[in-house]
Amino acid sequence: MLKLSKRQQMIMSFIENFIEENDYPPTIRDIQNGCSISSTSVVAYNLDKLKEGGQLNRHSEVSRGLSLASVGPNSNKFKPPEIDSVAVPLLGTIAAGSPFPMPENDTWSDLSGSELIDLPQAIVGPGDNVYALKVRGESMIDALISDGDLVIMEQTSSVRNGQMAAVRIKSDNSTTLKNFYSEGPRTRLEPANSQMDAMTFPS
Amino acid sequence: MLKLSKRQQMIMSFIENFIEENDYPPTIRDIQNGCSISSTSVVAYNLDKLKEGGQLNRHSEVSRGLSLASVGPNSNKFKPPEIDSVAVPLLGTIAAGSPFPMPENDTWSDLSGSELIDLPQAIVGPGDNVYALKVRGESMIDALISDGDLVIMEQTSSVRNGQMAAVRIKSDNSTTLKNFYSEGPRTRLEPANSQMDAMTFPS
DNA sequence: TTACTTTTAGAACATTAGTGCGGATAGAAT
DNA sequence: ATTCTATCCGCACTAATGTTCTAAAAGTAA
Repeated sequence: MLKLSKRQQMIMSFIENFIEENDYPPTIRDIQNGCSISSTSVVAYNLDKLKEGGQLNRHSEVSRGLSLASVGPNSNKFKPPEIDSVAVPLLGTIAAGSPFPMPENDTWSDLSGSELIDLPQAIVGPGDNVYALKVRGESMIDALISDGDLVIMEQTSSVRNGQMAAVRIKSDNSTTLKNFYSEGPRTRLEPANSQMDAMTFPS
Repeated sequence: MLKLSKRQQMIMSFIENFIEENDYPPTIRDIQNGCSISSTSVVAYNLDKLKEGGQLNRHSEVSRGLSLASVGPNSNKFKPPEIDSVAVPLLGTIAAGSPFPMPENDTWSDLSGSELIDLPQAIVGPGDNVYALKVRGESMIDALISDGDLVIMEQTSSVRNGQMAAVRIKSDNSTTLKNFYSEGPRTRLEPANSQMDAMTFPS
């Protein structure tokens, strides 16, 4: 089963090419001519061998009843790539523009009862506390985040300087997506939009 | 050609299913039985019609010489998606970390003699003066730009506030990728990396 | 070599499977 | 109704195509 004779290899690749060109399998005589074999019986003989070896499917008494056994790692059949998808909760919208009151809970810790969206593992990353928000507003347009975009966020306990973060301003109960800078005594929120000003708050 | 009779539709879907199951096309008599048609000649008749209409490829005198005409918008055959690719010059590397002397020309206006890379139109966008740079350093790690990444840049005459830009500092002949803020009399370059400080310059 | 298995040849044979033709039906247009 | 065109039926015909049998050639192992 493991070793194919020269002739059997030739037959296999001939069948493959034939199907590629015609969209239907060859007859025994097609193979005979294509591989310069002197007798149809020789073709039939090798076809049976290939069938025993599992390389080929064959249906008796059926003209052109051949098909490549497209199984195993040698398959050249198209397979859609497998994507590891991860379900991520879509917790609502976030205002990236002017502060916008969020009709959400006090925090986003309640991850239940929300819509789930499937995202590729490669996008979500290894994080655990990951969730998605739909952006409203153009505040971050210069960071290539536009109205309607979906941002994938990871809940962390600390925000590093310059990192983009969802920041909640308690005074007016709004949440925005800004670049976060802690400058000694103050905290600055910098929108990536030339038409908007930064905001500073006392720490 | 536009309208298929009920029978022709049935024949089409039968052929499709048959090939799906057997990996080879049906005979006229297979179709006859599968579609409860009383005569082979009726099948042949409709097959010819379908061929004229372009739905089907048929090879005379060839048993099972059928194949679905996988052309046009109705094709269910896999086609690799066509991507409009645009050639973009890769002009070298850019230091996104500590200022790093660039062995480049005084400006990047010389777009000739550089390596070209193909990028999807969707990524490059409609811009004209577009080029690519390979990032060195981790300065923008918090903006998801890491060492070795390729940044696609568009040459513009103006930089908006908060926008990411390649900034050239003449005093030490280095170029870096930073967030650009013009604050009245000063210009501040903000790295998106919590371990680095901002730089300010007089305008 | 001898004996045994695998592969090849050639050719007749048996089905499978496409084609063609006279005629029946069914609508549609006149 | 009449005529015309598009379909459908059955059946016979024949080319296309798989199968089988006998025998020879080519390897293989003792």
